Amino acid sequence: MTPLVPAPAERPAGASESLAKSYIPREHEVRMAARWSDAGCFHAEAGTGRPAYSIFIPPPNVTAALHLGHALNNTLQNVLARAHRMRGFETLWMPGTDHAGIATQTVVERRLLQQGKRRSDFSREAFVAKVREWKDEYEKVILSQLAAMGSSCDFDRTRFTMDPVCARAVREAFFRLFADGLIERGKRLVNWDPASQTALADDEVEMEEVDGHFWYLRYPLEDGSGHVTVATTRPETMLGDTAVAINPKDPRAVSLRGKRIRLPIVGRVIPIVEDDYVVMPVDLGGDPSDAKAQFATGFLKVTPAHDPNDWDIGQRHGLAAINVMAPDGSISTRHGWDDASEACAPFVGLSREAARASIVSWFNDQGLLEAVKPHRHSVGHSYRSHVPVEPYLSDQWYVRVTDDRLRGAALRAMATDQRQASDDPSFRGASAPGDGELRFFPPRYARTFQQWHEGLRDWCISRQLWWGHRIPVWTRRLALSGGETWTSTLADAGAKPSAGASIVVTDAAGRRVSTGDAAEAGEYLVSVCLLTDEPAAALESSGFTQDPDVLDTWFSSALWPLSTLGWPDPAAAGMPGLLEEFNPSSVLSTAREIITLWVSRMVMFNRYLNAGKVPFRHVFIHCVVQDGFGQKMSKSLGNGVDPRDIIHTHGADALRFVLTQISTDTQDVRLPVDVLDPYTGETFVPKTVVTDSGHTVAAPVQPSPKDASKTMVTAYGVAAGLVTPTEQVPLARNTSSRFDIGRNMANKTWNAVRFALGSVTTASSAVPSDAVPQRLADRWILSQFASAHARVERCLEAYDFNGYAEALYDFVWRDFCDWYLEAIKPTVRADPLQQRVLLSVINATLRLMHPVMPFVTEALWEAVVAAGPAGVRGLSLPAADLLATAAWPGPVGLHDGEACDLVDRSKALVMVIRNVRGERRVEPKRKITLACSPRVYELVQSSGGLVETLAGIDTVLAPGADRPPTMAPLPFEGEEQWLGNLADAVDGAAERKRLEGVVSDRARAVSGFRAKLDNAGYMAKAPPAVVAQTRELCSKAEADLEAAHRALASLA
RNA sequence: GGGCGCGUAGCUCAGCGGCAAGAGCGCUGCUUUUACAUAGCAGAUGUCACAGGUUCGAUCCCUGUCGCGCCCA
Repeated sequence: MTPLVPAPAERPAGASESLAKSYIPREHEVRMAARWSDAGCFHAEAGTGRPAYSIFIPPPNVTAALHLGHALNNTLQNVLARAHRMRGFETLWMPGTDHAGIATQTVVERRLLQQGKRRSDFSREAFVAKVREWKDEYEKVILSQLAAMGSSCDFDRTRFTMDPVCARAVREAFFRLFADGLIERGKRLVNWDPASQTALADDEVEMEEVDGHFWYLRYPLEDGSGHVTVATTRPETMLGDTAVAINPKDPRAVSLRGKRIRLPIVGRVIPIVEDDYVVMPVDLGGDPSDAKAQFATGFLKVTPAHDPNDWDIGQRHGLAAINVMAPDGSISTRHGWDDASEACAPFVGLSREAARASIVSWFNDQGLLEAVKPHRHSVGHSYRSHVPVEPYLSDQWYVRVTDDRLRGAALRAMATDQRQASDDPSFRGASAPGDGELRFFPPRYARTFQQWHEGLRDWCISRQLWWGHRIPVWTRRLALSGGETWTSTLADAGAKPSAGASIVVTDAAGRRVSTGDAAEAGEYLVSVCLLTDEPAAALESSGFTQDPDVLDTWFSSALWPLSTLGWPDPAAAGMPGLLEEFNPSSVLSTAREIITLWVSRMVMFNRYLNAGKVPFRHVFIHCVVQDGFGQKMSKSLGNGVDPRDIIHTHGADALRFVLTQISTDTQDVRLPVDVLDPYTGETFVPKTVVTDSGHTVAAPVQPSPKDASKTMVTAYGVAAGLVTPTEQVPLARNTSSRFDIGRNMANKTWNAVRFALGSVTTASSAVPSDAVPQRLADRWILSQFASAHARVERCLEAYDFNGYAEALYDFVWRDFCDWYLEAIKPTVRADPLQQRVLLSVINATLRLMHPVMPFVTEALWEAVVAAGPAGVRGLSLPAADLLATAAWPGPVGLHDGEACDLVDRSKALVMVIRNVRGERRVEPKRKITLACSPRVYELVQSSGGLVETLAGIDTVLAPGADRPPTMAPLPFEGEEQWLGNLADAVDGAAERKRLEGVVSDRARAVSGFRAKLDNAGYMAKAPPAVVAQTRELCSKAEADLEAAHRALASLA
């Protein structure tokens, strides 16, 4: 159970005496954030002379507030940014937001719909203003969330993908790509979202398995000599059929050659064409392992305007493409279908779903429906509106990313050792600047990147939306009778070429026309791409109109590492030198699916537009946070955890520590989602139900665990529209008890420092900074700190965030709190040198922790600095007002093998003594007596009181001293030690039982080692060091065993 | 269909050719001892999915099987 954080008492933390008994995040977080902000310590500049480190935030969509996935990614970026800032890098973490074209327009349209309004009720400008209001609202929310998480972004440089600086970059990039022939317009099949009524890029289409059918339709031959049967999953498209195809290898092909089909309903007479693409049925020689061959008839209806494969067939055979649908997906004769017969009338105007049913029923009524077979297949759906995508013929703009200047450059950017063997021609040829500089972490994702590019297709960038960067191209149609010179024709039409105007002329078929020649008779389209808007008015008065479409959101995102630095003219944008300093950036941290959507495009654009440079040297792909059942967190399942709630209940550092800790590179992570009882503030595991879609979700209504008469509703219930929260039945927020460990970690740190500062006196200030600690515990903790530091360094290099968090936990909690602090309690108050060590380790540890837990460490820093100077020989700790900009510790020569050996042995001794105390139920306060063998006596002596303090011993008897007969024998390191005063009376039976346990345990170990050492193969082939180690372990175990036997015998 | 990953304690996850397999949470005892009960000490719990193979030695490498997930088509 997680209790709510109690209401805060107003008491600022300052000097050590005033540190509160526990860490209450909300008392410090806002104040610390303000200190960072006031100090401007996250602001980066060019030309400081420090090495540059930069990260571009993947700009969150302004569609909604940040979720846990954002919190994860931002935490990891923040860890990197803060660590590098402390390590002396000029660190730029560039923040900003993305306008998210379709997504944002959709949410705003949905909101308007609730008020009974539509987009078309507004002018374009008025609607865009509405969207901008939404954007302003959520941009504010997002930036405040980033700040609340302690994000060390350079907020002065915050960008938005549609602000003037970014818009300038978009304009410039479009213009250059257009002028270089890498952007072109074309009539092609696009993925059409009939709900949003816009084109989608390939990667905006999600494949979903759906239960459909194969309908077998009979098409009569024109000459009445029979029919062919086609199989289709989309019968409604038959209205646009312009051929039937058969495989030339099909035995029936010969007799059908030259025959034609009279298309039912429409009456259109269409050819039978022969094409290899057609799958033959199994009984006619089709491949039995091909699922399609099981369903195939060998005849394929060809609908070039409504199917990408049919489009290709149409291109090969010169077939017409007849579009029979309106943009909303309904059957229509107004978008390219001009031979509709009267019989078509009943179908015109129907939705594609209704048309499908009507057409099937028409074929059935006419006796032309041969069969219907159920068929499960995958169908593309819009990632935004979730309706099935319609392949649709329309004019769209494309980036020719398949060009070697883009695709090839992206492939060549890959680090050579991360490339898979490939015969792709892109990898041939000489190396250029920037080649081989892109590296993926974990490396397996390089494969994803490579495969994506090897199968790349041109990128459709136009979207039929109002929210976005409008395409800067003005067009005008021209009808020429032939013989005109293009130069004067274009000049007369108002299109004069200039540095800021790039002109392209295309013919009726969309082919680019050379304007060097004289014009031939025909219809032409003149497209003028403008670098700035100034010439637009003149163009428009000459009859040109601007393309109404906007650019795909990813077009501006692809420029993010350039636009945010002021490209193409950083000085004019008020950012002189920034581009040279911070591009390429150090690392991009992002999610898997972004490799294809965004990483690829940034690499292509950055390399093409910025002298071959990669946008980032490293790509780090983080894991995915799922719910406790391995399901994606989503609004509709109500299984998401809001980072704001966790900050409220656990604190930002707790959120950050746990997100860092769960970031492993092997697998995605499950975060069991709990529910916060609004009545008691306690966390409980909700009762679950399984939805129709097979998801496990929290039941819509939950009883309060403490009082079943009170109930609450869950986020799932609300999202599914099953319940509505009321005052009597409130909404229960989601949380996760996984975050408790982070909160505990912050509190543990707080209290460790509180104790330490209470032990430090002014005398420690007089200790010189190159003092050499003498006490074993001090030497040991400094050595352990050096190890922890090295481990953290390694983890940062490898993007091993889990390892970083574990290193902190192990050192702070286990080494420092459990052993060191306990060990020094009897001595520290009287020993200024030990105080100095304590203060130095605290100081250095806060520095090491800060990137992960910035708030609690910064809050403690004030008190630690106030306690006096820190540093001993090997650990230089320059003073700093703010921990956020304090120097990263660099321990030198602190490793102390002898101290570690002694402490390890001492700890082992303490643990076996504690074990006896536990088994014999010795009162915790009771002090016991230890009598040792000479070797162990020496150990205890050199441990400087560590053993006595931690094992609760008040008397250590020297070897040979008189030993009371009531002492209990204890085998350790192969020798008997003796413990006395365990109890007021001796319990022989208990001792015997305990020792018998030791005997059987040691005997098992010995037999294990013996088996190895008796194995000839092992002795012959195992490395000598391993064998030697086994020998040593074996002899120790044997000595322990004998000691245990002797101890048993001595009991009798 | 192509690719990638995962299956280790009740739960969430580390580990990785060589000690008798680890952590946190949870669980069981004991303890409110002047840093911390958001704690301390002690304790219990595992055919490392399954089957073969390589090896002196496999949780780890290879092959296959069975489950689960993701990305791309």
